[in-house]
Amino acid sequence: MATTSPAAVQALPTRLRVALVRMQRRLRQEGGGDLSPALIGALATVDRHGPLTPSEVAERERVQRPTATRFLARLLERGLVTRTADPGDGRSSLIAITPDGRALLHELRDRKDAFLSERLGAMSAADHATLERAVELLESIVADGDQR
Amino acid sequence: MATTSPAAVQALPTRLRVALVRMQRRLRQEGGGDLSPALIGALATVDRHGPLTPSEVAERERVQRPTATRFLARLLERGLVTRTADPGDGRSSLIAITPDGRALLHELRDRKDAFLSERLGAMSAADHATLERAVELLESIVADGDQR
DNA sequence: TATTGTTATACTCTATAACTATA
DNA sequence: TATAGTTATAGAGTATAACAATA
Repeated sequence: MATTSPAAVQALPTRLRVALVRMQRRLRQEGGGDLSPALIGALATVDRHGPLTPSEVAERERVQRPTATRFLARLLERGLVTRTADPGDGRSSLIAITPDGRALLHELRDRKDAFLSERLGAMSAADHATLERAVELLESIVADGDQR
Repeated sequence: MATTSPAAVQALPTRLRVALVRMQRRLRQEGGGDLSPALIGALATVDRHGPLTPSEVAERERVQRPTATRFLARLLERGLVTRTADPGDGRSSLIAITPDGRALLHELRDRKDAFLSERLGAMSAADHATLERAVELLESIVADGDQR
């Protein structure tokens, strides 16, 4: 692995930021199936962390509650999640993924994410490892500084 | 560097996408100074590639022309760029960065990008190198499949 | 007629503030 | 009164379609 010069480190924040913005745009243009990235994220969270209240979805996705409300409304519309009364708290409800939701997620993971999968498929194993690690680093950056 | 299993590679597109969405949110929340990431990108492009027509800004930033129009209007408002008539084409104009614009960009690069710089600063040189390389990979993904 | 740029319109993502129902 | 959730409102980012000016 190449040594990183001080100048490069200094430029990294800006470069990372710009790369992220461009990548997002690109992903939006290519589409990732029928679901927007934000909705995919919310759906994946519901899938991974079992039935969740809307507030818990908001916390995990690190968005405000009204934003979660909106995401959930759309996932519900499409039959990708269900909402049932929370037996312990009449104000709340529990959101769970449906078979359709799970199927869509797996579809995305397996083949539907055509654009990204293709590009990634054309890369070396070393590049995959780099991106894996980069994803971990990004996640740690996001998670850090948010004491919960 | 750890070996990447086939399953991990398969999950990579989704994980990357989700990580990107979360990172973007985080960056937006932290703010990157007074300028949004999209405007920083446009300003950096004008800085790097000299006087550009609005169409050229759109191409380089990979956004549609109306979007570029909007970005430029805001950069102009803030005095970060100037617009002068294009001597060769009466329909067009040339956008150039101002000293204020350049100063703001340097500020961002040097110290203002507090959140990212801090997190990055806490990482090892190896992690920096990983992110450097990841940025390159992302840029290549974005640039790829766009024959210009 | 083709191209550059702008305006009109619309949709997504996201936030804050205000409101409703329940605790 | 405090909390969970929703609704109302607003602003950024972005796109497509329609339009004006110039080539």
